[in-house]
Amino acid sequence: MRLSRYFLPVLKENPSEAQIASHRLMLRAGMIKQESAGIYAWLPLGYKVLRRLAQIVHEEQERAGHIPLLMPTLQSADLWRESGRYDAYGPEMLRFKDRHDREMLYGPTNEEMITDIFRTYVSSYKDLPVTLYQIQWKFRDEIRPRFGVMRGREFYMKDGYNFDLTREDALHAYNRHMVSYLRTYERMGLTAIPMRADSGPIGGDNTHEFLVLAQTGESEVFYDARVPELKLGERAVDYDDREQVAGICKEFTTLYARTDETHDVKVFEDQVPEEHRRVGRGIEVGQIFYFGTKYSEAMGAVVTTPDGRKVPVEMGSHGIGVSRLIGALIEANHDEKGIIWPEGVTPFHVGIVNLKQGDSATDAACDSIHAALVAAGLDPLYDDRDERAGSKFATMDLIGLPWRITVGPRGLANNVVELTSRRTGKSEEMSAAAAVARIKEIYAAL
RNA sequence: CGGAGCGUAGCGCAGCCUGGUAGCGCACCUGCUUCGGGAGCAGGGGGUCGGAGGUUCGAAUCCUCUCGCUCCGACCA
Repeated sequence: MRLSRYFLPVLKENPSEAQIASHRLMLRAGMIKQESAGIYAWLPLGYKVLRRLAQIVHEEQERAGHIPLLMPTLQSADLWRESGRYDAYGPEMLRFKDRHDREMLYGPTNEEMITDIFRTYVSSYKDLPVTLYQIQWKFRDEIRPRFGVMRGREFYMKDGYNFDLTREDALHAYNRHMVSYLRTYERMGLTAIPMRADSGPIGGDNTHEFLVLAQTGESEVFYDARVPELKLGERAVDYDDREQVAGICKEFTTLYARTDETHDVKVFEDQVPEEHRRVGRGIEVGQIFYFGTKYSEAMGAVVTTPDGRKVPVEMGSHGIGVSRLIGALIEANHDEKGIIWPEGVTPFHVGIVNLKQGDSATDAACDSIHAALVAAGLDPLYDDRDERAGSKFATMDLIGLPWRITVGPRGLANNVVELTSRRTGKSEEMSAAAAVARIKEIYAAL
């Protein structure tokens, strides 16, 4: 992509409404524009990251055997009356009437609707297990939205629902979600720690939240310093292997890690050696629940068992806050100059800075680097504007592409360009071909 | 919803207290110079001062109402 043809409205000055780094940087980098309190337009650069995160979530969910579908954002109040949540859910549920005076709502979550879909089509144990998920916009009319997309009213979320015959099956689904989530966050370059949590309005007795450690997190967290060191890494996971999946969950949830909601000072001090005790803040980026038959009983989602009985299905629901993840990613990856994207989620793989636009040699070198990267299946952003070097560097630093290839007449005289890491700031001179090869290598490893 | 603030050009702000026909920086347009870390000079365009009502000869400025946004708190993925 040539920057001169792209739409990237970067701001030189800090918008006054932004209080935290991620919000400020997303506005300055031209990723989002606020349209109402807690409601944002996703500008091209932000939308690119959002789609990238959604893609990773999709890949990891499908890898775990979960099946994507898409439900409407608008729901009928009747469904919610069946579960009893129409009244139980507070004013953060946005309610309205259509022209026929029918009561509607903008979905804050979809347990009722998915249960309705399930009960319409499934009546035999033979069709179980099944886990369905979607990535869709949700709305919660927060009293006080803040921190940009981290605490918006409208948000993009992956929500998945498992339907199983037995509690054991449902707990396997729970474990499968935990592992697939760990893998998802790792691919995004994040360390998200599963912590025992409260179930809140969804209900249920088995639940973990996934927290990304960050100064600006909304929750206080207490954990064993060895937990953030745990990595799934490259190990092969067979999601049908219950023992393996359960083993991984145990590995990640045995050491102490809790939010302030469930924190127990006594247990913390008993279980965690003093030198490993940590208190910090975290951003919640996902939560998994096992809640059994809460909805299936209320809504008549039953299946016939092999011996002819009818039993309500065992369920759980599992969410990843996709839009909020962008805020969490930036909170965890930025410096005073701007964002620093992990390679796994960057909107463009590499930036190309032409230091002397209009100079035939640098123009030609940039064109050929750009073409070579595109031919390799990569997505470079070529700053071909007639701007001064300083301005181009500042823009690249702000939008945070992990790699930058700088092309100027001075280097070209020696047949070299400069490859710079955004994270370390370190530069290396090499031939254009070598720089392209290096970028290919970096992304091939992902 | 309780408390506190803010709405003046695309962005950041001054002007308001003490009414007199709207200003600064950045951005934008033109020209010249400059050109490896957000350039310099010169010229230029752009605002019914959030909206409605009122007071006044005269309102960005004073009064009333209203809408929007931000911050602190309770609430939340």
